This record gives sequence, C-alpha cells and structure tokens, in this order.
Amino acid sequence: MSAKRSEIEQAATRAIKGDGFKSVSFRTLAEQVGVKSSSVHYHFRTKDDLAEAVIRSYTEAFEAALRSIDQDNETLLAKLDGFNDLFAEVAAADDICLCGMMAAEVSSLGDGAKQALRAYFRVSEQWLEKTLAAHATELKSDLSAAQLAAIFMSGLEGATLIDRVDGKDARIKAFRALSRSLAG
Amino acid sequence: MSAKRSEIEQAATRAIKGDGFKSVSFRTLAEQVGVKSSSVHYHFRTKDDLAEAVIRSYTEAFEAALRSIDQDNETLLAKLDGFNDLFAEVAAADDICLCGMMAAEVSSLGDGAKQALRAYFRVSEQWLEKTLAAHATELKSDLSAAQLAAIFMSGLEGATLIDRVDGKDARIKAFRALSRSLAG
DNA sequence: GTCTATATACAGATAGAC
DNA sequence: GTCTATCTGTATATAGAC
Repeated sequence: MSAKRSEIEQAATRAIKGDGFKSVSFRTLAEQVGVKSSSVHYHFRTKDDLAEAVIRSYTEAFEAALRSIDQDNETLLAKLDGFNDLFAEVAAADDICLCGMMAAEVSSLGDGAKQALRAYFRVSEQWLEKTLAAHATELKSDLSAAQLAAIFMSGLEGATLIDRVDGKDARIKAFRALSRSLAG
Repeated sequence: MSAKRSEIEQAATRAIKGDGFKSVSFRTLAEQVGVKSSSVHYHFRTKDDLAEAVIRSYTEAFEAALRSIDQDNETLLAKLDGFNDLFAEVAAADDICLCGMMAAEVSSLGDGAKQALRAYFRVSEQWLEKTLAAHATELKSDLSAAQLAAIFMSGLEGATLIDRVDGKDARIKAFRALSRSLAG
C-alpha cells in the first residue's frame, strides 16, 4: 500500500470517529493530506471503497490490540479491563468507535462496507466469548459466555456514544464495575 | 402546534431513526408532507430548530411510555422488560433509537439540540435508577442502581445499533437475559 | 500519481409575491 | 402558510493533460 493511500486512510479514520462517515468529503481529506480531491479518487475510486478499506484496517488494528491483551494478561478481569481500555481511549479523545459510528450510518453504506462492518462485530464478540468461556470458573454469572459477550460489546459501544453527549465517563466506568462484579 | 408542523416532525422522526439526521433534507421532508421546502423553513427556521423540536417530542413520548410501564407493571422484572420492549420495537422496524442516532451525530448539532439530547438520556437513566432503587430487595447485584441504570441504557442503545448491522436480535435478547439474571 | 477543469446533483437558507 | 425563484456552498465523480 502506498504511503499516500495510508495517509488518506488515517485522515478518514480520525474524521469518521469524530464526525461520522457522511461528514467526510474527498475535498477535506485531500486538503488534510496535501493533494487534490481527484487524487484521493485515484486511491479510492468511490466513497464506499474508502469506507470498506477504513473498516478493514480498523478491524485489523483492533485484532492486534486483542492479541496484545491476551499476551499481557492472565486473569479474566485483567483481560476485560484491557478490552474496556480500548473503548476508554476512544472516549478520552471525544470520539466513538469507528465501527460504532459506521453502524449508525449503515443504511448509507454499500455492500462491501457492510460486510466489513459485520466482520468487525463478529471478531470482537467472538474474542469476548472465547475469553469468557476460557475463564468460566472465574465467572460469577448464570448467563452464557455468548450472552455476556453481547452485553459487553453492545454496552461499551453504547457507553462511548452516550458518555460523549454529556462529556462524562460514568457509563464506561459502569462497565468496569460490571467486570468486577462478574469476574472480580 | 399546527397540523403541518406536526406532520413534518413525524416525517423527520421516521427518517432520522433509519438514516440519521444528516441524511434528512428539507426538500425530502417537504415532498413527504406535500409542500415545498420553503414551507418547511416556515415551520422550522433552521435545521437545528428541527433537530431540537424532534428530540423534545421524542423525549416526551418516551416519558409517556415510561409512565405507562409504571402503571401497568408491579415487579422490577416486568418493568425492565417493558423498558427493553421500547428498544425492541425500534429494532423490529430496522431503526435505532432517535436519540441514539442523534448521539452519534452530536458533533453536527447546535447547542439547543445538544441540550435536548442530554435531557433525553438524563430522563431515561433517572427512570431506570429510580426504578432499580425502589426494588432494591429484588435485585441480585452488588452494583449501585446508578451503575445498573447506566449499563441498561448504554447496553440497549448499543444493542439496537449492532443488531441492525447483522439483522439479528441476539443483543437485545441478551439484555432481557441480564434482567432475568439480576431481577428474576 | 497528481493536476485542472468540469459535469451533475443536492444541500440550507432567504426574498418577495400571493 | 405556501408558493416561485434564487443565492451560495458543497458533494461525488470523471476526463484528460502532464
């Protein structure tokens, strides 16, 4: 991948996390990376091509972060805290998860981007489910690993969404408390 | 409030829940209610005026639904199920909560709309917190009512968001299961 | 790979007639 | 209250020169 293409992806990612995909324009991206909009079209033929590429790169980075969490932590609680941290970092920048934002805008995405978005949520929830199932003995809940995975994933996406509205972090913190309650 | 103004609000509400506020245009709304776009501007001077009005009306309807839940149900579990149902209905229409959508788009809203949005989340979470606190004895959790309120509110917003991406209802259902686990 | 130039469409908003 | 007409800005996308 060319350096410029990567630069455009990065600029798009930052903009989407803050303002959403619909607010991103080829012209603005072009200015941010120092070219004209037609050059952005050279790297990404359509806006949906850009959407798909950005979602796939974000998912890859997210998967790499999950592997780091696996390597650096032993207990279930530490791993859940690591997962929570990924969303807390996004929230600290006054952003929301790129794929949470794209999920809100899914009706204006093309098929390729939609498929990539589904893959992000599948990967993330499966990591949670696998992690919860592997530490079943540390878990104080009668819910299944799959149910808890859905609860944490939905919850953290929603928490960043709502915390940003009032500029607090009460909801992200509530999910840290839930981790302690279930795996403490 | 004039009938036409109310018609426009309804059309806007429907469009926002599916495609987001940024996709709503005065022209499209005008066609849907059978007038020209300048007439829509007569009822709502700016797009932000429209946003604020729609959020306030949505919040009022939501509060009315919460009062119905209070009247129709006795147990904590039944009330939590009633709250869950509000989001399940939205999800069944392939929509997301209007205020969840607006939350994703908050960076492009004006001050009036932002304030109305904060009020929606405050009202909703306070109903949950009050309800949970009033039934503390039925509650099997070491978390506070405020923490659980944040978890349900964030969780259900996120659940509708993600369930729509893959067209399933696994996440909404997981929160029903959580209600049973905590208040069954 | 990047540029200029342009096609085409649509956005929010307003003036002024009726 | 609604209309026609218009201003101004912006969007995605492409053709063709360099």
